[in-house]
Parts: sequence; structure tokens; C-alpha cells
Amino acid sequence: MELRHLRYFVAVAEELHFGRAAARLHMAQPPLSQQVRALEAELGVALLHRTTRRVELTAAGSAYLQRARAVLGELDDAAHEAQQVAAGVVGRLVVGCVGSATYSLLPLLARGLTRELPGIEFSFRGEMLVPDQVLALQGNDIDIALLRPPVHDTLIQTSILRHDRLVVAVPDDHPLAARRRVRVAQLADVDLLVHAGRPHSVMHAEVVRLCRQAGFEPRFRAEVGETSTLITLVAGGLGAAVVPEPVTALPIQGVVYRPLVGGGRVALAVAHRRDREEAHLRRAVEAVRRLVDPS
Amino acid sequence: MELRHLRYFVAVAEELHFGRAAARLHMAQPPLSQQVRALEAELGVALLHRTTRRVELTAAGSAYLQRARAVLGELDDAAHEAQQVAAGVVGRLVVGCVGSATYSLLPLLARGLTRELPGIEFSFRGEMLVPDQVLALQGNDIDIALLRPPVHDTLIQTSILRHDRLVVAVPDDHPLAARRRVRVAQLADVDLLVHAGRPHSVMHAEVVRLCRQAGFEPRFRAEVGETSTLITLVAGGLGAAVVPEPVTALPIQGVVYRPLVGGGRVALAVAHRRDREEAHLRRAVEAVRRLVDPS
DNA sequence: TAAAAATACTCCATAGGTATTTTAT
DNA sequence: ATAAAATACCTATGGAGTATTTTTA
Repeated sequence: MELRHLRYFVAVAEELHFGRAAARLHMAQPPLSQQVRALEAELGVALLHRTTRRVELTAAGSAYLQRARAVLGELDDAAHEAQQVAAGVVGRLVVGCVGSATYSLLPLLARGLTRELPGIEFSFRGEMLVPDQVLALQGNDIDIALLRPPVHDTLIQTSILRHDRLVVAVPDDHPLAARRRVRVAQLADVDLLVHAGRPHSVMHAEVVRLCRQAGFEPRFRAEVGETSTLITLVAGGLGAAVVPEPVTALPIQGVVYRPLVGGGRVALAVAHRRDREEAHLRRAVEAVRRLVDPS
Repeated sequence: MELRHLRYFVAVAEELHFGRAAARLHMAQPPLSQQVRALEAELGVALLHRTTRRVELTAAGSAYLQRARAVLGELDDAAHEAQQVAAGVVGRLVVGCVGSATYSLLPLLARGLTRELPGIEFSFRGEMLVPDQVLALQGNDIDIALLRPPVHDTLIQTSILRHDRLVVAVPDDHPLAARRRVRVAQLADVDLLVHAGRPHSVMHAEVVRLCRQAGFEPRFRAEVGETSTLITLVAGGLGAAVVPEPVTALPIQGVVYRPLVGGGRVALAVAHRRDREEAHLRRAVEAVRRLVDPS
């Protein structure tokens, strides 16, 4: 069976006259009759009851007419939808986000993206470690990643969004909590909590670099996956943690944040697979850039 | 566009390999490639992203694949449905019923028909006058009529179901209410209510015939459309009414029914258009016959 | 008898096949 | 170097056209 059969049958069913239906289809009457008969033969069902004076639908024909119309309509819809998806107007995207930006950035993006690209269905995965994000991008498990560069994979395109200052998260009864600001040197004999992960996270590496620069080796107490857990352990008094400033958007009872003087900055970037050029992905990446830096 | 394009695209999308898809479709690879490209050209959308090493769906392709699968599935369903309708297993039928049988027969048929022919969707129109039923059959507004013969139309096939005795409906304070049975002669000086309609209803003609046979002319007080209204007017004291016995299934406060001695009988028949030979109609008529006369 | 569908046949457009080339890994 | 898709070209099926017949109201 082919769509031709459906189109012809619908035309005849609507005209109830092979001659007029053929005219409407810009074809001759005999092949139209043939194709409709072929359809009936294939279905094994009489769709039309013909005399030379009158053509009328059988009960089966009525039922099939409805369905045939529906199918033809859905096919049009399908074409439109595909075109819209191709144009990037509609689609589905998964956004991954590194832990330290989860609580400040994701709410902003969730609101902003769904507002600016209403045809695209977004879902979000927060608290991801950077290496996992890279793997997820490679496997198309996520489409866009918000991560801390650098990423050593030529397949992944990254673009820096902004630089975040560092702060130190300490329990509120910790000696450092009494100070307005913390210098790197003051971390010398403090237990530090860092993110887990092989290879070590960007923050982990940055803390090591800063401490060595200040002339000492940092004392790591524990490695933790999620930023929320990290801060919870700080609240529990296990130690302090050096984190990017946006983490302060996560207010945990018993934890205070103090600027880290001379602590440098860590970049935040948006990343996606370089070989994916869908319009909706490009639009969404653009929207992320605009939403993070409205300038 | 033709269904071929959908089938081919679905095969390629499922195999993600033109060669294997072609094998599955029992055809060579080049024409498959051509047809899929033709589909993309017609839609104006790239559905597949091809390298010589890998074939993958674009976002638009994913969307279209879902829709294409759905369309192909629905087409199968449509064929099945048409076959079922043709076989008379499923369908839709409207049953019309004359007023005097509405309250005894329709409840029975409503239950019985939906039980015996569960695929067929029945609807019922009660309180119809016989001439209106004939018109409705002619116009295919109803498919089956339960009426009082004769019907003078060669297009309509009627088949007698049973014969109903006549009874007299009288107000409970009427002199005739005191009697166990009523003879025709006793209707001589009684106001009678009858059904309206041009030509006169079968019951109307039968009452005139009986009275003249007994040597007097009946005194008609009012003409009414629906049997329920007729009985209500009897309850209101406007007069008596000669009705077929099944009307007693309609118990109205203040009305009593008394057998009409020597009153003859009126037939009840099932009728349908002779030129309609659909299986579901024939089955339904058969079922009506069985349900009315279970012998 | 006249209008309309079915039949008989003819033709050519195009779906599909074969052989080969191109391309990306 | 190789696997796989694209291209080029050819073949032949079958969809559509023309002429005619059949049917029924």
C-alpha cells in the first residue's frame, strides 16, 4: 500500500464520484478506479458501494475514511514538526552543570532558557563532576555542559562565560570564621575538604597550586562528590573548603563564607560537542551566554 | 511522498546502516539511499547525518521517526478496523422504536444487543411514529426500526416479531376501571385519545375498525404524539386510550389498564432498508429477532 | 438512452538493480 | 586499506493515459 491509495480513496469518498475525484486529482478516471480497487483488494474489504449512478461509502469505508484522513493529517504535522526541530524552534536538550554553579546558575538558566526558547524542552542535571560531564557530552547523554575549564578533548567546544572569585567555607565556630577575609597562608594548618574525582578537579588543582605558591602543602581531610555534601561536611565541622564564590548561594546552617585574598579565580565555561550543529543547540548555547553575562 | 519513503526511512533509522537496512527491505543499497534522500529533499530537512563510517539521526530525524512509526502503526490499525467493520464485528447502529414498545422493548434490547454484539455501538430513539421511522430508514438516520406494520415501501424490509394484545388505559376513577375486562361495545360513549400522524397510525385505524364492527363510531377527544404523553393525558382524566399491551410497562400514577375483549391484536415488526446488506446490520436484526422471541 | 464506472491496451516515468566512485577512518 | 555511502547508468515494473465496453436507473 502507498499513500497514493489513501489520497485517492479520500478524494473519491469526498466527491462520491470517480470522475470528479479524478478531475480534482488532475488525473484520468480509469487509473483512479484501478488504484481504489487495488486498495480494497489489499485490505480485503469493500470501501465503496458503486452503481453506475451512485457511489456510496460502506460502513467499513466510513471507518477507513476517518482513519485515512487522520493519517494524512498526521503526516503533514510530522513534516512541520521535523522542520521546526531542524530550524531549532522546538527540540529537547539536557543541560549538565558542575556542582559549584548548580545552586546559583541552574535556577537562573531554568527560568531564562524556558522563557527565551519556549519550544525547547530543557532538562537539567546538577552536581556533575567535570570529567563526568565530558563523558556525558561524548555519549550525548547531555547536550550542554556548564563546567570549569580546561577540557582536554578536541571534540568538545568550550567557551568561557565568566571568572568566579574563590571563597573559603568554614564552620561558624572555626577560628577563621572570626576574620572578615582569609589569606591563603592562613590555610596552612587547616583541614581541607575537596571534590573527589580522577583526574583531580580543577578546584583541587587550584588549591594545591595556591598553597604551594604560599610555601606549604595543603592538608586534605576528605574527598567528596557533590558540592552540597562538601558544604554539609563543613557544617559538620570536618574542616574548611575552598570553593568558587557562587557556592555561597547555597546557605547551609552553621557555615560561613569568607573571601580568599589573593586566591585567583576559576573560570566557568559552557561546553558542547563541536560536531553537533543543530540550530536548537546553537541557540541554546547562545542563550546561556546571554543569560550569564547580560552585558 | 509515499509510504515507501516512510518505511525505508524507518528501516534505516533502526539499523543506522544503509546496507543492512537495504538487506532487511530485500533491496539494493543505492535505491534505498536515493529514496531516503528524496524524502529529506521533500521535507526540506536532514533526517540523518551520514559519514561513510556512521549513520546517525538528527534531532529532526528522531522527531520524524517517532511520527513515521506512529503513522505506519495507525495504518495497520485502520486496516484491521475496516476488516472488523466489514465482518460486522464492530460498527455503529441506530435503532428506532415505536412509542408503544419503547418502554417494554428498548430496555430489553439495549441490554441484549450490547451484550450479544459487544463491538457494535448502539443508540436508540424511542417514541417514534411509524411514518417518521420509514422516513428515517430511507434517510439512513436510523438503521433498524421497531414498528407496527404494514409499511408500504418496497425499499423497507419488515419482519414480524410478535403480536400484541390490546388493552384500554383508563383513569382509575373512570367507570371502566371498575371492570376486570372491557368489551369493545363499552367504548361507545367514552372519550378516546389516539396518536397523531398523517397517515393515521395503525392503532388509530385498528380502533376505528373495531368500533365500526361493534356498530358505532368512536369519539376521539385528542391526538397526541408520544405514548408517554398519551398515558399522562389519560392520568389527567381527558379520556381513555386503546393501546398495545406492552404499554402497561409504563406505570403512570392514576392510570389502570384493562384487557380489551375481542380487541384483536396488532403486530410488532423489525424493519430495515432492503438494500443495506452490511454484516453488522444483518447480525443486529437477527439478534433483535432472537431477543424478542427467545424460542 | 445517457451517465458513469469498468475493461483493454499502450506508454513512459521512475523505482530498483548493477557497476563504479568517493570518502572518512 | 577498507567499509560504506554516493554517483552513474540501465532495466523493467506498474501507474497513468486513451479508447472502448458495460451497466443501471
